[in-house]
Amino acid sequence: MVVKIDDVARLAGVSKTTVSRVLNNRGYLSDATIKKVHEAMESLNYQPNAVARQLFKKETKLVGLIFPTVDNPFFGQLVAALEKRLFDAGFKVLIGNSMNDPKKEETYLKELISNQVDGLIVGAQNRGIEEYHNTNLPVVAIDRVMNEDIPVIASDNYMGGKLATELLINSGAKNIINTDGPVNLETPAHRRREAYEDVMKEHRLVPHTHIVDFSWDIEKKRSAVEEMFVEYPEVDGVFATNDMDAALIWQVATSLGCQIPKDLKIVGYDGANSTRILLPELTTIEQPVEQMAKVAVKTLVSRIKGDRNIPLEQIIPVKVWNGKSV
Amino acid sequence: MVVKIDDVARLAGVSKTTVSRVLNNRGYLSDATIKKVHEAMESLNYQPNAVARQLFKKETKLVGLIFPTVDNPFFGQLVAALEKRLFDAGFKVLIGNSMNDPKKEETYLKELISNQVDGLIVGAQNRGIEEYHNTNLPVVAIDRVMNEDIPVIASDNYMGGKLATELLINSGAKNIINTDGPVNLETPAHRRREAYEDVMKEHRLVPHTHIVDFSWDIEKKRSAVEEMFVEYPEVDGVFATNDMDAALIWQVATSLGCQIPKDLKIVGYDGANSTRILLPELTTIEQPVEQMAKVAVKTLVSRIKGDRNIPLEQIIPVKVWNGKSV
DNA sequence: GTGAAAGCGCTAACAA
DNA sequence: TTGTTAGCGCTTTCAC
Repeated sequence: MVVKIDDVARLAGVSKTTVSRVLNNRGYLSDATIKKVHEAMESLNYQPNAVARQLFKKETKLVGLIFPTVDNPFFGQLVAALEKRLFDAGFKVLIGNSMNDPKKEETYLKELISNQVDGLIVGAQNRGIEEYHNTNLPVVAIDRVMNEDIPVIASDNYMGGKLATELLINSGAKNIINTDGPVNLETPAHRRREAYEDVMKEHRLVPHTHIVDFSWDIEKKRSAVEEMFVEYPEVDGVFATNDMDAALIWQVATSLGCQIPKDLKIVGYDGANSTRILLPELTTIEQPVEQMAKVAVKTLVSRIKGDRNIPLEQIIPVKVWNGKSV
Repeated sequence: MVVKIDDVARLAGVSKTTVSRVLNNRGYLSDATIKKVHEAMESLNYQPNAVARQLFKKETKLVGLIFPTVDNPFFGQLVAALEKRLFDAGFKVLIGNSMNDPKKEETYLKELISNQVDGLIVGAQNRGIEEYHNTNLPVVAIDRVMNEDIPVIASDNYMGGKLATELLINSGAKNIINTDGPVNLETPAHRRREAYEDVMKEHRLVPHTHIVDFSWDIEKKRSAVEEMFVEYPEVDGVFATNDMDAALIWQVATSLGCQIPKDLKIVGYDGANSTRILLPELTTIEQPVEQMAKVAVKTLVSRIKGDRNIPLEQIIPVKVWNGKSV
């Protein structure tokens, strides 16, 4: 049998109210009582039932995280960073990998709400899910536009796109392709592409975007990349919207006899921890993951505390990771 | 105000028992009632409170995952795979990144128990935490020995170590170093080293293990690797106990003017999805992550259902990923 | 300083 | 086929 507050009370010879008081240390308690109760808890190895407490308090100290998948260097690092900050702030993490499946995202959303999470941090791909609106649950979005009153934390995507494109142009590339997901997703990440197009035009170069969807499996992505080289044989520079795509492009290019960076220059985006260890040669735009996590958690916690005076958009500067691919 | 079962009952003109019945569809219900209740739920946008249900049922449909960190290709993929299988089995995931901190692991363990998780899947580094023993909570360990009655799922570490070492020897390496974490951790992963030592001795070669602790930060690891090359200047082969270490060794070797695989042959371990995309040239032993996740979840679910007839050790075969580093 | 009692939102005997 | 009632383990008001 699991030991509960009554058992402790009985053993300590007090009422359960008193045990609850020492548990939460509030109200007047004599030192003797406190000691007795602590001893009883020790000897019974008592662990309070958080669920019962949650039901009463209407507060779970649980935060839901909805992201595409932690099987990705960027999201893995981001989720780890969020988890760390949330832990320090006293929250546990319920995770939902949406796998870019709107159905799964919606299910998760409903279940997390049903589980009474105190807040949500969302970086999944799919907008337009009704539940995000029909709730006054505190929500923070990372690099996603959810709706008008949900605060967004993002890296400086425009600056990142600009830096990447300039890096390519300055190293002599002229026929530069950008890879990106489909535009129908309204994400701040598309500002990378906007910047790319602006910079290209500034330099009187023609921008081309080739679609590589984040949710495709590896083989589908690989053929999209192969297609890209067929469609644009004159390509001498690529700005990939994430490092996994960049790595794939690198591989395909190499298999086609291209030398990097002599024949083809590549700049990626994300610069996650494990990417920088596994493929440090890739020049990339490093997202400030730790900083984003810090700001996201801070923002969410303020919202949970009832602060209504929260900036709707917080943009965090990026920096360049100098590899050897430009 | 949040809508609860009473509100639905009132609107539908029935008792809350009836609403509860249609919610869980059990017992006899007339079609008319079912319809009325569903309509009331719809129009009020009712979401049942899972916490209240959990308190009553003493079942949360929550599983805790305790792993070092999802900011790592292997653990990221493993956690994603576990989450997927658990979701399909009707469980949500509470995550705890122990960061190899025994204190944090213990705190998580206590809080997950307090949150009444139905089960635990553990792949953290630290054994000897008392709570794992003082509980009859269903627990499954991945690649870790917890205690005598906790089932362990592991890849075939011995075979992996054997394959790796043979790969190096067959490609002509003679002075082969193995990197591993400290031995004081009693993990099945050390069988990789045992196999390495056995195979080396079989070939009348001298085994040497160089310690690279998983929990060190990247700079500390890097200097450990640099030290390795100083200590063993004649090294011509390395069997690294994980791919991140292998990548680091590759980098340091290259910076020292070594050519891979001509001057130095490297075999890693793990072969996670993102590693194979970012660094496909690395020859490595691929852990059957999906399979391990599948078996782990299946085992946990049987335990949760009360099955006591569970194999204590389940070993899953590995395979070689042929890169270009041997 | 401490305890009795009510109630958080739900489910399940038991009755009807 | 449906409703009444008790209770899951905890916290908190109110009384003493």
